[in-house]
Amino acid sequence: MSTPLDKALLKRNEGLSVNTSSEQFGGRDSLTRRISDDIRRRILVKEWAPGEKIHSESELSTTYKVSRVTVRTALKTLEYQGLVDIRHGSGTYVNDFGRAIPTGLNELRSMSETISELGYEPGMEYKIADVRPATDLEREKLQLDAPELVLYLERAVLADGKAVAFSYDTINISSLPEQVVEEMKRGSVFASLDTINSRPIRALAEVDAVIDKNIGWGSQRPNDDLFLLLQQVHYAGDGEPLMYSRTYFMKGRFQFLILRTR
Amino acid sequence: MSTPLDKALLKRNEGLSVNTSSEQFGGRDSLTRRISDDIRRRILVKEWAPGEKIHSESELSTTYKVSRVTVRTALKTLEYQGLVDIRHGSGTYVNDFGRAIPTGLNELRSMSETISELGYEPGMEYKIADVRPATDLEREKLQLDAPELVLYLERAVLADGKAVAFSYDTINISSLPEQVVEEMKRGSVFASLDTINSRPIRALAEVDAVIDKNIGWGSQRPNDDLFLLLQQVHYAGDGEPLMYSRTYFMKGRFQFLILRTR
DNA sequence: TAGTCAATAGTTGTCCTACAACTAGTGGAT
DNA sequence: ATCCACTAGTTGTAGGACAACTATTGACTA
Repeated sequence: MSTPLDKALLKRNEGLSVNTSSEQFGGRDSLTRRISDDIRRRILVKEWAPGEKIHSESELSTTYKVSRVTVRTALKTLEYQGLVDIRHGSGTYVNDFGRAIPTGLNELRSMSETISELGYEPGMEYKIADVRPATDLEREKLQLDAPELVLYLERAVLADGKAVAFSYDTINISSLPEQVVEEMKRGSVFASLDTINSRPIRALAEVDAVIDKNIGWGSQRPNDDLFLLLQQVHYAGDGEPLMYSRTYFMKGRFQFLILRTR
Repeated sequence: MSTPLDKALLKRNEGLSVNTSSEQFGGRDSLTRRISDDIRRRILVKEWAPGEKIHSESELSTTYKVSRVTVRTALKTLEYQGLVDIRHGSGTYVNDFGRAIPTGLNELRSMSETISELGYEPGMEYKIADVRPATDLEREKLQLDAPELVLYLERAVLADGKAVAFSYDTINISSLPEQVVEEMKRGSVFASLDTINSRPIRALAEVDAVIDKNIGWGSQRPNDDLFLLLQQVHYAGDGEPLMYSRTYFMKGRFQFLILRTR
């Protein structure tokens, strides 16, 4: 399965966590991607303090045993994500984002991943997990012709046991093995999709403010019926719609921080 | 003022709009930045149709008379912004974003710029434009010690004459010439800041849903008091806070589309 | 002493060339 | 009609070189 270069690189870089992370994801990620992910990880575990200058591109390129081009591209990615600031002639500095990490809506991450990066313990509370025929709206969003079956989930998203959002998800199961569907009724949707190598690689999302008294449940539900709605459709690598998802965030429980740059 | 290389590049690339745009902004932008801006422009004016493959990196590098590295970096930027999809071994394709351009909250653009890119005629309707002492909140956000004077603006943001948002802005004028302040009371804040070379280069923004019956005015104001709030502080290159800004978007008038990728 | 300025080492930006890895199509063999 | 090797074209990575910029040092000057 592996190509010659892959093997060579794995050999050259053995012992570095870049590969571990790649293998962990069953990874066919590019080298740049792996380096970028690893430096991101090192920043988030505070290997460098905010405001501090990280290693130079040359230094990183020798320690990672990759070319400077690769390191530069990786750093550019992190700069775009708002994690670092690259200054011509000076160096690359870790940005100072108080306690909160810029959520980076542009990067496709699962809620659990994001919550975990923010330093909380992620969790999910299932209310509904049913296989049922798709509604008209769902058929349109998921580009289904016939009235096919979909997996419908209603869940509360937890951070350290506290509900921060309510999530309504519809998953296109037309090309999924039954066992995977059963898995999704309990565990992480993204993880399940990953096992059969059809992890979503992009999503078209829309942000909106809504008042809706039919959303949410339980005692933690806001009584002004006010939510920040993130509505999105996830797509697989071949462009196939995988999931139509509406996440209703409760005010004050989750901070949508965005670092905007020129 | 210009360095030798700048002159050489200007000479080599003369006739290309990359320089025009740079000069227009009094530009000290990097070469990559100029190329990226120009390709972005060409995509937005539909030089290539959505889904279509644009010129190869080699081809672009020869027409722009820059190295392939520079073109690659520029294209990477556009990929982050969600405008193109770069496929290994195949080419770079223009993404298909219906009528709406992914607003790209990560890129720092003025409202007028964004509206203009979306194909509407931008406008501003002034309600208040006053110089007055800063409030406690404003002093905190703008990191002002003494009770200094600030420029306070209340405006309606227009697209094709229709109000899409209400904007409440506080500008730090402690280091601005009086004439520039006068300009801002009527024209674009960003353009005025640009004339004295202190254009903001980054902003820390927070998105939230709010109900507030004190926001907005006029007949177009929503009667459910519901807004999507974009609250942000703009910073200059030296880290100095320039402006504290709250923009209240009206539901349905402005689409916050985000293309999320892995 | 305080301030200015030239020199310098270190870092990012751009260039060039070369090759690896991948994609999509072509055309022949079965 | 199907499969498969081949090929041309494209993006990904490598390595070395120099330009441009930054921050610091230290000599010089007022």
